[in-house]
Amino acid sequence: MAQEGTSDGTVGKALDVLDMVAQANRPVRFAELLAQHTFPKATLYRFLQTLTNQGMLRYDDERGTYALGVRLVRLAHSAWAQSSLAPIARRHLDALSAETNHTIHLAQMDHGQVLYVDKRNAAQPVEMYSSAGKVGPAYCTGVGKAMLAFMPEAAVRAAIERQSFHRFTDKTLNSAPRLMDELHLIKSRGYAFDNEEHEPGIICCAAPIISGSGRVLGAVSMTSTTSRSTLDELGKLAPRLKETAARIAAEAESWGFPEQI
Amino acid sequence: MAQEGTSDGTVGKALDVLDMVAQANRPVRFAELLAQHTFPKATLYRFLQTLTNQGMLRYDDERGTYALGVRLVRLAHSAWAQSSLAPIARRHLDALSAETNHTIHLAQMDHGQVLYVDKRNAAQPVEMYSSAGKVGPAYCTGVGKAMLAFMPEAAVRAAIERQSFHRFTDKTLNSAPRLMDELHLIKSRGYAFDNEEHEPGIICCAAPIISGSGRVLGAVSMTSTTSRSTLDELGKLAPRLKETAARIAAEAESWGFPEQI
DNA sequence: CCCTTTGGTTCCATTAAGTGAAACTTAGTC
DNA sequence: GACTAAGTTTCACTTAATGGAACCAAAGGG
Repeated sequence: MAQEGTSDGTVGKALDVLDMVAQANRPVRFAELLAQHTFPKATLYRFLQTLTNQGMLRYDDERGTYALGVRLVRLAHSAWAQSSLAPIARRHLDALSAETNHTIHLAQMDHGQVLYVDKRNAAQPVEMYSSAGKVGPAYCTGVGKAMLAFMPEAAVRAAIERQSFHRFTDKTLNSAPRLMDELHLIKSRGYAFDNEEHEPGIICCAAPIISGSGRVLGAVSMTSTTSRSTLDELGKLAPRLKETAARIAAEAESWGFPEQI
Repeated sequence: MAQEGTSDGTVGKALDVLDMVAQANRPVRFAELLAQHTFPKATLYRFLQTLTNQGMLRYDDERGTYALGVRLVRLAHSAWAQSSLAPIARRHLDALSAETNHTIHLAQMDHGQVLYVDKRNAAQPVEMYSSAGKVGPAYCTGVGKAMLAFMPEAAVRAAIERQSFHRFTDKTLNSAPRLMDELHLIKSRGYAFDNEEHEPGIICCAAPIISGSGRVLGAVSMTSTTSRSTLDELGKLAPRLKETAARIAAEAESWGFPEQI
C-alpha cells in the first residue's frame, strides 16, 4: 500500500523491505518481493541478508521464504510500553469495560491509519495481539473519525490524502467531502459514532483523548452489534466514555506522554 | 547488554541504536545514548534522525528525548502472527490453562535469551503485552533450561557464552558447569523444573517443543507459587504438559513453521 | 553581564559502503 | 541433455555514510 515516499538513505530502504514482508502477512519468497519492488535483484538480496542477520527477518531454508523475526516482538514490547497510551490507559479501560460490558478499544493515529494498541473484550478472554498492533482505516472507524475530527486542519488534510476510501458497507462514508461534514458534526458533538460503516452489524461510539494543549493523543471506543444495542443506547454511555478519555488524557499529561505527530 | 557483535553495514548500526533506545525502557536524551555508544556525535545524530523519520523512533520536542515509535508495534503484530508459535499454540494453551488452573507461558529462544510470546493467566484476565515480548534469562527459567537441554551442543555453548549468571536467588544455578549438569538431568527426564531459581516463591515445570527433525522450536511452562503447589505436584502434571508441547510441535510441523536458529 | 560549560546541530572533505548490470550457479522442466 | 526460472555472487562504479571540527543555544557560575 503506502510506499513510504522518498525513503532517507539505506536504512529507510531496508525498513521498506521490512514493511513489505510485514504486509504480506505470510512467509514470502525472494521472487515475490522482487516483483513488488523497484530494487534490483542484488540490492534486494543484500537487504534481506542484512535483515536476516540482524534477526529482524527469519529465513526458512527449506522453503526459501522470509518471515518477520522475533527480534521485532521484543522491540515492540518496549515500544508498546514506552510509546503507546496502553500502560497509562489500562486501568481506565478495565473500569469502563467492567461497567459497560462492551468491547473497548484504545487506538492511536499512525501515518493516517488507526493503530489499535489495546482492547478489552467483555465476553470472553482477550485474544492477545489479535488486536494490539492491528491497523485499520481512519475514515470509517469510530476511533479514526474521533481523532480526525479533533486534529489540526493540516494534519487532517494530510491524513485524508492517504485514505483510499474503499466502500466496506453501503453506509461507509466513501468520499472526502462526506467525511469532512461528518467530522464537523463529530467535533460539535464531542464524540463519534460508527454506524456499520466498516463492518455490517458492528456499531460503536468513540471519544478522542485530547491533551491539555489540545492535541489528539488517541481515542477510546465502545463497540457493540446491532443485534445487542442501538446507537442511541451507546450514545447514552457517551458521557462515561468521554470521562474515561479525559482521565486517560490527564494521566498522560502528568506522566509526560509525548504527543503524537 | 549484548552489544550485538560486529554489525553488518549501516542498517545493522541503525538497528543497534534502536535496541539501545529499547533497552533504556524510557525516553532517553541524546547525550545518554552518546555516552553508551562508540559512535561519534554526528553519526549517532543522523541515525536518530533517520529512525525518527521512519517512525521507528519518536522524538519529544519539549523534553528532547527519543522513544520507540508506534511503527514498531504495527510491525510486531505481523511478526507475532507470522513468526511466533503463539497463533499455532493458542488453543492448546487455552486448554492446558483451563485444565490445570495454572499460569501458562509460551516461550521461544532469541539470541540466547528467553522470549515470552504468549501467556495464560488462570486467575485474572491476561495483561496484554505485559508478557508477550518480554525477555528473560535462559539459565534460570524453566522454559529456558528446557530449551537449552534439547538444543545442539554448539548452540548451547553459544547461548551459555551470552549468559551473565546473575544470582537472582540462592537457588539460582549461577555457573556454566552447574547449569550443564542440570541440562543433562533435564534431557533424561524430558522436562525442566524451576525451583525458585529466578524469583523466590515462584516454581514452574517446563517442556520443550521439539520439531519432527529434532529441533527446538520453543517451550511451554506451568507456573505456580510455593504457597499453592509443590514441585512434585507440578511434576504430576508433566505428562499433560508434554502432551501439549507435542501437539503444538505437530501442528507447527503441518503448518510449516520455520525452525529457530 | 560576560564567560564558560554542556548539550545539540550542521558542515564538508574523506572514505567506505551501497549499487546494480551482468555473469554465474543451481534446481527444476520438458 | 538442453532449456528455463530462481537464486547467488562479482566487481567497477557511484552514492551515501563518516566523523573531526566548527557552530549554535541554552544553562550555570563568577
